[in-house]
Formats: sequence, C-alpha cells, structure tokens
Amino acid sequence: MDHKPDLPEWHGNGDAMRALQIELARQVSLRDGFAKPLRTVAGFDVGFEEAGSITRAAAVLLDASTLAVIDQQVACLPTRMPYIPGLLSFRELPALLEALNMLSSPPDLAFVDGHGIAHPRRLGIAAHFGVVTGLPSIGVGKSIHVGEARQALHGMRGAFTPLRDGREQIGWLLRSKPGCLPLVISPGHKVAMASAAELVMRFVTTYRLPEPTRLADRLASRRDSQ
DNA sequence: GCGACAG
DNA sequence: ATCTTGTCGC
Repeated sequence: MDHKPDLPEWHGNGDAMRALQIELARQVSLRDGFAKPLRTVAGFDVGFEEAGSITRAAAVLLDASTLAVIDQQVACLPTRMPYIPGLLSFRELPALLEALNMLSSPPDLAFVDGHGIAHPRRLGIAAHFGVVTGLPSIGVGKSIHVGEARQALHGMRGAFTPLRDGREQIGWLLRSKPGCLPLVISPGHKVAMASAAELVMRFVTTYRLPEPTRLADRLASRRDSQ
C-alpha cells in the first residue's frame, strides 16, 4: 500500500496547514487499536544533509519480542519547507512516509521522534503520521513543545507524570533513564493515553531513547557507521 | 507588544 | 536539525 497524502506545498501561508491540522486531529483515535501481542514495531526519525537541502528519513523495523532488527531503510528527499514551530510534520512527513513504504512490511506500532497529540492543535508529527497511514503510533519527544507538568517527576527509572495543557492531559513526562531529562510521550494514533508510557518503556534498554527511535535516530543522523 | 517555540 | 572537543557526573 502506498501512502501519498496530499500534503500542501509551502507557499508561505501556514494558515492553510494549521486549518488542515485541526481537521486531521479530529480523525485521531485515542483508543488502543494495535495488535496484541505486538509482533513488530518500528522507529522513525529525520535528519538533514547538505546544509539542510536534503531531508533524510530513517525507518527501523524490529521484532517486538527480541528487539532484533528485521529491516531498516533510508529515504532522501529534497527539503521543500523551512522548520516552523507547530508545522514540523509538513516538513518531515514526506520523507518519513517514503521510508515507511520501503520497509518489507509495516509495523504493528510506530514510534515517531517528535510529538503525538502534545501539540498546539493536537496533531504533532506522530499523530499526523498515524492518521495518514492508519498505523498505530506514539510520539517520542525529547523536549516539550506545549504544555507543562504540575508535579515534579521522580528520579526513578520508569517514573512518569502527566503533561498538561490547561486542564487537559496531552501526554506524559517519562523518566526513561535515571539522571537524564525525561522523554515527552504522547499518543499519536490508535493508542490510549493510559497505554503510551508503558509501551515506550517496554522498548527502553539502557539508553534514554527506546530502541526503535534510538536506532532510527542513529541512521537518520548517519552516526550508525561512524 | 513580548516571549516561546517539537526537529 | 546541524556545526563540534573536551568535560562534568552517575
């Protein structure tokens, strides 16, 4: 199946994209809709080359039980839009979808570097990715874009506390590794808020990032062979 | 008007 | 994100 959603071209008007985000955000499902037990998962991340003119997306497919790498692909496309806070997905999604299509098979669950619904209009790149592909997805962010935590986060590995925007919970702050800044976890698509943090911890070994995203990160930033 | 602002 | 060595801390 080929995923080629009509992503609007960058003509300098972010208003059209913001309106589309609000529309797509209505299609997000916050109920668990992934295969149980999980058989495969995949990590997705984007990096840049040639001073940013080339967008390089990486997709790494793993066996959910053993964490063994089943397949990994890299897609390089010309960068067509600048980075604009809140509109990240329109810049990085094209390359990410290309990398997904190159995989031998789609994952039961996708971990995307960036936010899910922890976004101003509840459509971060992980949620956008999930809605256009129909795949269950979770956002794994390394810093907060919107929202704040009310309570202090415990230092113990696996501890988590709600990330909220006003009175609404939009994700979790997760201490994936002691002594490190917490990850910002939020549902993307077909994943319940209550399941998100636990699903991420299931794939964390000894690093801050869960294996799917950690491996994709290395591949996208071409540090896997260096 | 001012400051913030995923990657 | 990216440019980059050494350095502080668990």
